[in-house]
Parts: sequence; structure tokens; C-alpha cells
Amino acid sequence: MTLPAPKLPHYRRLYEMLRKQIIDGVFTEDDLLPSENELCAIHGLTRPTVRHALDALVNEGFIGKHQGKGSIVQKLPKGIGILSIAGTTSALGGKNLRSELLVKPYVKAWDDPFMFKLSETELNSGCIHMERIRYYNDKPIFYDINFIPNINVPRFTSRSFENNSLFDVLRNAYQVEIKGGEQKIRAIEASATISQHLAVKSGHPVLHLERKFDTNKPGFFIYSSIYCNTEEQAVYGIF
Amino acid sequence: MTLPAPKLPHYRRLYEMLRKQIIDGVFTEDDLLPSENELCAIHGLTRPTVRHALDALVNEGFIGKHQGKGSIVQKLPKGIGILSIAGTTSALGGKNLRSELLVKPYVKAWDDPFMFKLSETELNSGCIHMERIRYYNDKPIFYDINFIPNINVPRFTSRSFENNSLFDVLRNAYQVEIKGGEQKIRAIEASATISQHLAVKSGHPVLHLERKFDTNKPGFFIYSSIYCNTEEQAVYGIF
DNA sequence: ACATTAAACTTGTATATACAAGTAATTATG
DNA sequence: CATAATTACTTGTATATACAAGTTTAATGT
Repeated sequence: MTLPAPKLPHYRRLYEMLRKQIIDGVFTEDDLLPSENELCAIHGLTRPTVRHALDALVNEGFIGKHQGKGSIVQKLPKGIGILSIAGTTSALGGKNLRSELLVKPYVKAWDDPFMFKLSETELNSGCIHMERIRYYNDKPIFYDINFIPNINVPRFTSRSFENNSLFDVLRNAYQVEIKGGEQKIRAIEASATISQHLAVKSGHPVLHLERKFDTNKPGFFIYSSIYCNTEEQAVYGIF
Repeated sequence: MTLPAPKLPHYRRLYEMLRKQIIDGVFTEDDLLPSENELCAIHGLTRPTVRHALDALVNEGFIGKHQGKGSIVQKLPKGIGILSIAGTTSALGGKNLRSELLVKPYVKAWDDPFMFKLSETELNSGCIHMERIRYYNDKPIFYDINFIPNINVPRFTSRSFENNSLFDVLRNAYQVEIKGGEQKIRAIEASATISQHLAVKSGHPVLHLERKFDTNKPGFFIYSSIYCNTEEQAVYGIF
């Protein structure tokens, strides 16, 4: 995984700029973006190049194009793969949501057996293991165990993750983006350990998800095992 | 929801043709598609038009493009939103999987309250309600309740669904395609009704998913409530 | 003041052309 | 026969141009 090229293609620069403007709130839902012709004039680019950038924004769910009318900003796409609490709008950041690092990231060999089949490269690199508890209204609702292949993620173990999205860190510091993934879901009876972490009675039903995230880096996946207490709130996810 | 236009744009016709060839097995995983120049010659189109079709195939996960090498067919994208059993490769069709209609599709008013907020149009149209049980090795594992808005789906209630994917029927008969969606997941104790349908003891943990599927038709969503027995096999899904 | 028509805007589709950058195949050389 | 160089292929990026089709705005007529 190399550092990004210092020179991005024109269409990509425009795409990143517009994307950032939407995320930063410069354009918000239902706003019209500058027209294709305006963007050509502003950036000294041609329509096919501008359209290429806009197509990418459409594909990622940031805007919708309407012939004759313009490019309209949509509600910020909720991250595919991010779990939250039904009824809240973000995984973290709401006043009643907070996250606590239970086990700081450290490098270890993969658990054997592991929940998903691993490639040779992954097996040889070991993984970074970390555990977090997420609280809603001071009640533990998620017990989250992450396994990140120790491939090209220098100084990962020294980063701070409390109240930070793991995915944001990966995107901003390592240019790793989540593209989707697969998951195995079970309803299980809470074991002694799980009931301790999630503050439920032993034997109480809890949700268990084993997830494998695809990223924009070929061959680089992120793994996660999550236990959830859904007694009061359902777990919410986009797929 | 209108019928598709009799005349498709060139790029779209090429996209649909290549997509069908991949699905039908004319091209299989790891095959090289004809090059862009070859497709231009074969179809009397220009490279930007051909590339537009190929870009759509990339976006949907059918192919990957490799500079200098060619366009390579990928494993058929597993339907987003389709649930299956961990370890099997399709929702239905495997020898050990079969589906049984418990309640034939019929038109009714929406349950009130309903698991997701409904639009005015949806409320006024009523929904088509149907219930199925899915078996794995003759054991009931899914109890699936679907709610399809009664909007532009003529003669839906007279179709046969046993051993047919609801999504395939929607795509082939009504040009409705699933684009993703959202879900609320809970681990619950099986009620008397659920334990009867899924052949588990009352009070045993079962999975409950409430799902809202986005489609290619603006404003048209499909809803589903699924109870799953995950005692022996996890539920598997792509997101 | 309102309705109708025309003009001016928007995105959608498509062709044409050129050069950059990566990979595979062919040819030349030792 | 092996290796290196060259050629020929591939996709990637970008400009230029034109017309179609949908929507909004401005002008005109009553």
C-alpha cells in the first residue's frame, strides 16, 4: 500500500474537493451544486472531466443528478457497514453515545481458528487486536473486537481511538476506505464474559456479528466481532 | 413505474448485453472481456461510450479494470441484502435449502404501527403481505414476512413464489432492483408463535431483522421482517 | 395580473481525437 | 536457448464538439 500520488488526476481532485465541501456542510441536503458549465469555468476543465467527477459523487450517494434541473445534494450517505442504534443518526458523536477502549491496540498472531478464511499474506503479517465498549446513556450496548491485518499501517498501535471512528482513522491516516463486506449474524445466550461486558444476565439473548470489511486496497480486509445488547434498542445498519 | 423505454442509449444496451453474458456464464470469473477497442469495432461505438458501459459494470461489481491488461470478470456479485446460511453460496437453490409459502400474497392495509416510517403514497396504496418459511436440511431457519407497497405491481398476488426469489420476480417481471437498504437487528427470546414456526423452545434466543430495501424506483421500498434460528448456522449477509 | 410562448439554462448521450501509463507479445542479440 | 529491447497491445486521462431532452426564466400578448 503506497502513499497517494502527489498529483491526482483532475477529475479526482474535483471529486475530492466537492466531496469535502459536502461533508463540511458547504453544500447541504437539497442544495444545488454549481452547474457542470459553471464547474468547467471555475476549474478550467471540460465537461467530460467534470461529469466524471460528478458521476463518482452520484455513485457514492452524495448527489443526485436531475436532467434539466441540476445536481442536487443528498443526505450524507451513512457509512455502509457502520452499526448504530436505531433512532440515532450516527454511530458516535451523539450526546448519549460514547466509546471506551477496553484493550489498547497491540500486535498478535491471528486467533486459530479465525472466523473468516485468511490469505497467506494476512496469516504472515499478524493482526492488530483491539477491544472497545460502546455505551448509550451510560449502558454498555456494543462489545467490539477488531482485527486489523498488520500490513502497511505504521504506528497504528500508538493512535488514540476513544471517541474516534476506527474507519475515520483508517481513511484519514492510511487512505483505507470501507467498501462493504460480509457478516455472519447469530442470536446467542450471553456467556459469563459477555454478560459481564454488556451488563446483562448470563444466558440472556445477545446479538453476535462476525464481520469482514472490504476496502479500497486489494487484498486488505478488516475483521470485527461484535456483541450487542439489543434489549432496549435494536442495532441499526446500512447494507 | 413505467415500462422501460423501447430505445435504450447505446451505452446502456452494451452494459445490459455484457451483464447478461456474464450472468449467463458466457464470461466467467477471471476471463478477459473483449478489449475496449474490440468492443468499439464489434458494436460500432466509440471508446467513451464503451467505457461508460464498462464503468457501470465496474460499479456493480461484475468486472475489474486493469490498466495495460484488460477488463477481468469477477465472481458474480452476491446480491446486496440477500440473507443466506453461512457456508452456502446462495439463498436458495442449494439441495438442502427450500422455501415454503406460509401465507400467500394478499393485499391489506399496513400494520399500524409499522416498523419503518411510511410515506403518504405508501400509506394510501396498502401493501402486499406474504409469509414464507425457509428450511435448511428440513429444519426451519427463516420465518420471513414481506410487505410490498401495492404500487404498480399488477397481478403480483397471483404469482408463484415457492422456490423463487422474491427479488428475481421483482427484477424480471417489474424491473425493480434492490440497491441496498437499512435494517434493525435484535436478539430476542422466541415468543410462542415464533417458537412454533422455527421449531425452537419458547424463550430460546432468535434473531429478528426488520429491513427496508431501497430500489431503483424512487420512492419505492420493500419491507421485510425476518426471524431466524441461528442455533446451528449463522445468518450470512453482504452489506 | 395572468397565460402563453420563447429563450436560456440544465443534464444526457455521443462522436472524435490525442497522449500517458501499464502489461503482454514479439523480435533481436548473445 | 535465455535475456534484453522493442513493438503492440491494453486501460487511464483529457480536450473538443455537437445535438437531444428536461426544466427554469424571461418576454410577450391579452
